[in-house]
Amino acid sequence: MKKKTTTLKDVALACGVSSTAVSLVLNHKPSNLSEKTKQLIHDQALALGYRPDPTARSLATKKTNTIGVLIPDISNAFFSEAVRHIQIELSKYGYDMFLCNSEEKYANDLKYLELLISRNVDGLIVTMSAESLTDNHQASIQSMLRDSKIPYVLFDRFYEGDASKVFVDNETSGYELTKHLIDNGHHHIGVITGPLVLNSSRDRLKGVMKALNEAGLHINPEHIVTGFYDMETGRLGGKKLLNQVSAIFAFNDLQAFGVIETAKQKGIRIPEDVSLVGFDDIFYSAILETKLTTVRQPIYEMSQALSNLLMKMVKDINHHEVIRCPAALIVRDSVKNIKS
Amino acid sequence: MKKKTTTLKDVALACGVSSTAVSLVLNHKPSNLSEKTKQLIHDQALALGYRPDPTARSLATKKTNTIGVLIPDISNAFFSEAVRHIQIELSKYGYDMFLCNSEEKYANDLKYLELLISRNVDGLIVTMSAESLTDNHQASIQSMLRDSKIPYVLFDRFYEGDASKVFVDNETSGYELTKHLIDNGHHHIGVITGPLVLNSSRDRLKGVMKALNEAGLHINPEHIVTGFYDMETGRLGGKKLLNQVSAIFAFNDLQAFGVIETAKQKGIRIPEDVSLVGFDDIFYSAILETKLTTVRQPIYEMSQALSNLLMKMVKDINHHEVIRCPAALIVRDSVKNIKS
DNA sequence: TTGTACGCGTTATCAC
DNA sequence: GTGATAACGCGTACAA
Repeated sequence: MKKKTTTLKDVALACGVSSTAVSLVLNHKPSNLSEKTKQLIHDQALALGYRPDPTARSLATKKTNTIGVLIPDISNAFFSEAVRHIQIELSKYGYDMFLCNSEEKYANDLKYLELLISRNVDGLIVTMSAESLTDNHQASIQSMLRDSKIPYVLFDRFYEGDASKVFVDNETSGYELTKHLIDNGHHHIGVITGPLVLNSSRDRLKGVMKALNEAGLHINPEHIVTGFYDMETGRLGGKKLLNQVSAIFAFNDLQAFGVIETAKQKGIRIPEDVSLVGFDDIFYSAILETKLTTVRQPIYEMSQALSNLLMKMVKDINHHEVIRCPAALIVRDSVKNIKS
Repeated sequence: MKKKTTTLKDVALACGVSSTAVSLVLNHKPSNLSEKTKQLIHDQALALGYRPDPTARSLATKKTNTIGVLIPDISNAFFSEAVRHIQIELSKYGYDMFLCNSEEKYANDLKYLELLISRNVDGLIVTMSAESLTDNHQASIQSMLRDSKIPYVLFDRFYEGDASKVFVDNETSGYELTKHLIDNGHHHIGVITGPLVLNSSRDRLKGVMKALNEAGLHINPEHIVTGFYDMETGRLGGKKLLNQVSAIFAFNDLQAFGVIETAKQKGIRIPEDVSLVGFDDIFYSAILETKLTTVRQPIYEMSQALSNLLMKMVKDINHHEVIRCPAALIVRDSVKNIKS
């Protein structure tokens, strides 16, 4: 009833060679052993069911074959989908994933980052909580990451600086969505944003402004309502904006849902009375009564880029890259052409 | 520019004591050192920023402080929510989580289980893919788990046998939901199930039958449509069942959405023309046009039970437990009382 | 009571 | 070219 773990020495003994030889052969390192011996070693290793102990290997190599992933909320569909792809990609490289949730809390970012670093992960994929992107918190996270000497790439949200990052082209998408509204004759546009500490919200807003400027249009500052990326903010935005504008640009689909709910309560129809666009293209947006026009983030491509980039950085600590991914405009039924 | 890792010896040296002493003190093991020395050690450890190397510790203790979590699909809201809570709970015990997705594939179950086991995780939380619960695959997974000698607990889905498991009381919930329908005057009920290899579907069906029997009712076998836990199955079920029955019990909310879509296409109103209940209470069910009556799985409680149980098993390999969690009936607007 | 020495399983260094 | 041997950093039995 003993734990019968076959060790390197066992294989060496069975083959009548040194354990060094076994190690070299099994790791496919250049060695000057006869083909015959090599084969013998492989055979014996297989026969004995030898499995290198990853712990011992880590101790010797200083590599854990593990990537730490820190995100704000795994129950958010965007992140769960991303995590899914990241895990699949990483496993192709032989890496496992430690997953942590910050619950959008700065304190948790700190705690889990600390944990992952002390675990000696080989790399880090980080989406900070909104809290951590605040001026007074940013620096500590940033220095923690830098001081760890562990390669890391920022995902989706980031601070200014030269860190590697992967994110969607929020500005262009914001521009395109707004232009789509304008092209459909909408001159009075309301906007519901997320937290402006997030680059995603800031950049989307930049895109909105750019499109407006190009068309010689202006936005009433009161028609920009700022909040969080949730339904409640959408409800609030709806209350302020409905009956004031001909089209609403919600910075994510969840907010758009809130607008829809409020509109229904007020007896305002979409898109007959007011047009609406969202951002993210989450599952439910496509099965809504009036399907939502929105933007789809290329989650799979981003996850792949993320993993590839990190793997490069693991190999070459000096590698550095900033990847901006284009998103796709998904035109559905929530915008009405009011031209003429 | 060297890697400056403070080691146990460094602390010992700084304190002028043996590394044994430091090890004992820092691990809060009983030792007969003077309080003063203990304090000194703690102070020096802090001052030097000493962090025990988890890898070296693992090699010595044969414990990795890591739990492997294998689930079929992290992008499924039920599982992502569960994973979120599991991670939080485990971190309270000082454990990290390796997360793997089988994508509902037997081959991946095998691959990732192998991986997690070879990683020497201290425990395993497993939700098998539907494929793996098939008669010809079940045994290999089961023996793999058993042979690993690693404590594991099955979550949500399971095979017959005496493994530890945590799952929702599907039969009772199926019974309650059906009784709710019957109490509202529905005698012609249609059912849309998931794969019958899953205990969840089998048990829900049992509950349905029990409620029907008690009421002296019968179900037309043609009114039981079997498929997967997805929208498409709901659409199919809708096509077969609508206009045939007065109420439909979809075995999950996603299927219910499919029914709703089909009903809308056919101009059939819910609940005026047909009543509908689902299962799971996913986020969207509460923001639907007509909010769905369904059952809420106690995800948080289950995740907590899961983690607690596994921790017990890690401490005592002989510990064994089967936990069936009661779910809550969520009555909303999708069932019409047609009595009288 | 304190400290020494060895084991954990692997990789890597260096004499031969 | 090959094979002892020393790390890697921590825990622990055992000797002093």
